[in-house]
Amino acid sequence: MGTTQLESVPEPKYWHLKTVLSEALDSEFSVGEILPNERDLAARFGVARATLRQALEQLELEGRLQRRRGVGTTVAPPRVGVAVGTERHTWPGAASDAWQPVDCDQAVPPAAVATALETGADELVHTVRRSRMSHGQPVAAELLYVPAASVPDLTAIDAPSGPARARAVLRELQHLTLDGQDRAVELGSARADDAKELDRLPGSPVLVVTTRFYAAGRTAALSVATYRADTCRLTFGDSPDVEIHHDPERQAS
Amino acid sequence: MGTTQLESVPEPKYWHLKTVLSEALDSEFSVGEILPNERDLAARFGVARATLRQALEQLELEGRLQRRRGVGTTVAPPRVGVAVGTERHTWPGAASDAWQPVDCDQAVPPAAVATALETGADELVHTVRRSRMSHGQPVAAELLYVPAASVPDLTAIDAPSGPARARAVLRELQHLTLDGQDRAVELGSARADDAKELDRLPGSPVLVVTTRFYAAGRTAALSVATYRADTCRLTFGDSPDVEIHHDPERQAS
DNA sequence: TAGTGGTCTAGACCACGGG
DNA sequence: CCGTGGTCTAGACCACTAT
Repeated sequence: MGTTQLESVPEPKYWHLKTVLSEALDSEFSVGEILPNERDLAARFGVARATLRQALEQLELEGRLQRRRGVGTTVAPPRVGVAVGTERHTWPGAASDAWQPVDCDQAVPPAAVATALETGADELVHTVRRSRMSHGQPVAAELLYVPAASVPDLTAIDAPSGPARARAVLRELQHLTLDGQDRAVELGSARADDAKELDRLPGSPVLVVTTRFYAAGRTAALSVATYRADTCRLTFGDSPDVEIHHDPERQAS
Repeated sequence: MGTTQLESVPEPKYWHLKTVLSEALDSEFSVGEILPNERDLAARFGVARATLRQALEQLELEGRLQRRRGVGTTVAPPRVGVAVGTERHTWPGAASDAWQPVDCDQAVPPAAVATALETGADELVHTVRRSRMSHGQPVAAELLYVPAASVPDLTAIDAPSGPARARAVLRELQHLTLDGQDRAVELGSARADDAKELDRLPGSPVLVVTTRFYAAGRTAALSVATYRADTCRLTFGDSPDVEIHHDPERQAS
């Protein structure tokens, strides 16, 4: 009568494992430290390796761990705050703070992008690749789609592709008056090319930030930015470096 | 010499499977349709069930599929746009559009929350639970932490807990002048209680939106909102219903 | 070459939902 | 009750990294 449902709802092993590991990370490990390998850990906890991996995967998803093939599993630093929403109403490349042009060419965008840009399904648009670094690590890869109509004065003075071309397209964009923009954030998994640039495996969880730039009543450009979900916390306010989650209760001893 | 690296970089089976399934979803299935069960699908593709599941998991992560134990796997509708950033500079519960108060009590918040609120580590704060629906489905669960100092005029006129109490706390909040707010979005996994409220399993991927509300030079309230990552696209602009990703190239036939 | 994490298999049993 | 997805096992081999 007083047993309070003991074990009547047994939680999965990997869930319990995750809790135990999480507490161990807080108390017994420091950032950057290497954990024992998966086979040893599994043996130590008396579970199959697949079960242990399920726990590790969740902890990696939450940004607590970092795993690299051929290297090992390390304790991840706290997620880095990445400002996304501060500079409202500015064109990409304006006060070119965070993004670095990588490449540019003309290509037929995915159908969904063509719809948003109101271009024809087979119409070429300028496709600018940019990348974003933070603390020396790549945190995001971006594809910026710019219809030819948005940069009418763009001439062939530069190479038809390459970083110089990318800068030229961005420069031309500034000539338009930006009427507004809106953003959406959703979960995705990294495509092969993005994964390579982000130094992750294909399929890794990413936060996809889609931004539409409006000018002259049209969508003048569309940016699809892919952020590493394991290491990034996207910030939209003005204080980018406030830590909220997973404070390991560090006593001010 | 002309073989173009054929199969020299064999992609994982689950990755290829995911591609095949994804194309099949676009062409041969419609929203809500039930897929064959995992054992049949695995047999049909000649792989182990675990491998098939790896592909299904990714597709679910991307919002293409919905899986429910005891029921089956169905084709998910496109992600619903959920407005998060429209009402800037308003207190929660103001034009109570989307959120519905569920419960309220006083509790000691997690250490990280206490730090942000600048309350003592053992200090009680009002903890309001709210939930958010969209299209008849729960899409988010929120915990709103309000220090006693932010609602000084709150009296015991209402019950010490319950929805009525929640509304009272929200009502008192409106009396403060809101100086500003900032937001952060990151990936997380659902805690047991949130998972229950969101009708998902514990550990499901969620988008965690943390909002700080500033008043009188302090953080007057802190909201931690947990959105279903599989079904939600968080929108920050003014046009919440633009679809960008995964348009199955629907011909306007 | 040795050791790591990543992929894959072929089973088994469990928890849940609906008839 | 049965069928579903969820968990778990004990192996095997592969891809990658550092030495």
